[in-house]
Amino acid sequence: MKLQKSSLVDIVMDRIKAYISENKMQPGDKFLTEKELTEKLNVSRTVVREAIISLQSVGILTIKPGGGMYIANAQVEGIRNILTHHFETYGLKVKELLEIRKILELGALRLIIENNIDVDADRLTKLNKKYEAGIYTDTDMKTVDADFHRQLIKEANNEAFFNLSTIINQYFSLTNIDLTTDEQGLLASAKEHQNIIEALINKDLVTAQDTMTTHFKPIFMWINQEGRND
Amino acid sequence: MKLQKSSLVDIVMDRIKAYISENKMQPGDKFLTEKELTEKLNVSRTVVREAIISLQSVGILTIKPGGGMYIANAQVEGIRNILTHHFETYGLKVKELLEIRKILELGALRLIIENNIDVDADRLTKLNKKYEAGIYTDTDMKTVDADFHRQLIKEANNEAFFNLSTIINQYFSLTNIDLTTDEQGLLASAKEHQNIIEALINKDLVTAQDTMTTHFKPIFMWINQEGRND
DNA sequence: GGTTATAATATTGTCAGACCAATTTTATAT
DNA sequence: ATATAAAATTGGTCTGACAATATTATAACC
Repeated sequence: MKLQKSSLVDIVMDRIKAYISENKMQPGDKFLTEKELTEKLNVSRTVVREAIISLQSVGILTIKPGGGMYIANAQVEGIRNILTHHFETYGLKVKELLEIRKILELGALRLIIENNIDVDADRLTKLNKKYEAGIYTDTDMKTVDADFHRQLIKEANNEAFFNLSTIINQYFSLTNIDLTTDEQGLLASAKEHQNIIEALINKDLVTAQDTMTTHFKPIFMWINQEGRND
Repeated sequence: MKLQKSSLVDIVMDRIKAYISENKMQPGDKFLTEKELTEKLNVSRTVVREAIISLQSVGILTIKPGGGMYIANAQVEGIRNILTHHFETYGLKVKELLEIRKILELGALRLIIENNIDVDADRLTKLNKKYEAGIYTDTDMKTVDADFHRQLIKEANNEAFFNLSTIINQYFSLTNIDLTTDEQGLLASAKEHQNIIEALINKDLVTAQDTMTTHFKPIFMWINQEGRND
């Protein structure tokens, strides 16, 4: 365990974070000004600025030029930026990510059923109808499909889980997976969507997960077939 | 969608990230110096410094005072810091996190079996033996248990998944869940560990997942019983 | 020649002051 | 009371300086 002497900037960052915690500041709240921070912390404006800009880049503060600083409300954004860079630099194994997505979606189904949650079947069905209709019109199928799955995960009623899935999906959207399936494949997907809804209504975990597994199968085949590893 | 005018610092951050990507720099590689960056990008040292310190805080660069800058190797650290702050400020629903952990571990089991992976049973058994031995000695059971589960997830052979789980577990370790179970409960856990190993060897997904579900049951009960929601 | 101690250099850390740009607040006029 | 203009506040960028630390070059020694 290496504990190198912390720089002033690090100390100031910690103190600012502590201040936010201690005062229970909420997203959107107005924060102190640079001047107030320099006086309160007894450091130069340079140090304060390097600290607050770092805090902005990790999604803790929002800086409005001329208008002060505020507690940021999008905690997800900072993480997304990190993942995005990591993806662009080191590449990303699409298969690994796809496996994670599958795990999360299967997990959502399990949560819903094990916690005996009554899903909003109407809403899910409506989203799937949109998906169906999109097959015959000029629609971005990727988006309507994502909407359905997003709602599915939301039904699990676990905010942290939902946020995690959101990040993964955004990360996933960076990869250029081309899912231009034929009409038949898309219709099959729509049917699978509907079957999943019904399985959830019937609290039938096995059927729900099996159907979801089937739903994922084509894209896994696509990946394996062309030997895409990154 | 608000796209505010990017500050110079943001631009410089992007250009630095792009430089890292384009040159395919790897963790540990020596990066440019502040001086080189100011000359190459034609901005003041102030801007460069605010940019690189931000990049350090998100875990992309490592700055060694007096010794230059390097490509960071701990991609997880930046995310962990964000989550830690989020936890300290907004609290965290233990139950939600626990559900995520369960989902991930069940997912690991599925990955191992569906991908027909032969787990390193010896290694897992050895870790579990350590767990067993720890019951009767002065050992931090939390750590030895974590070691076992960590290895389990590693066996799934999905690096992105492993990293994700690591983050969740570190986040999880922030909560003070006290699992001081009695000797009988710990012995049962050890037995469950062993049963999971055997189920993996036999490629029996249902048994593996059922056992894991049982393994999680006590802690879920502990949470529900005392009505802990945060 | 190789090793070690020392000095010189390079690099990051912090500070101070200045000026610009954007925003907010205050004063003024209608 | 409202609209406009002026002033003050606040963040954005630049320059120059010096300190602290790490690296490199040099000198001395065996």
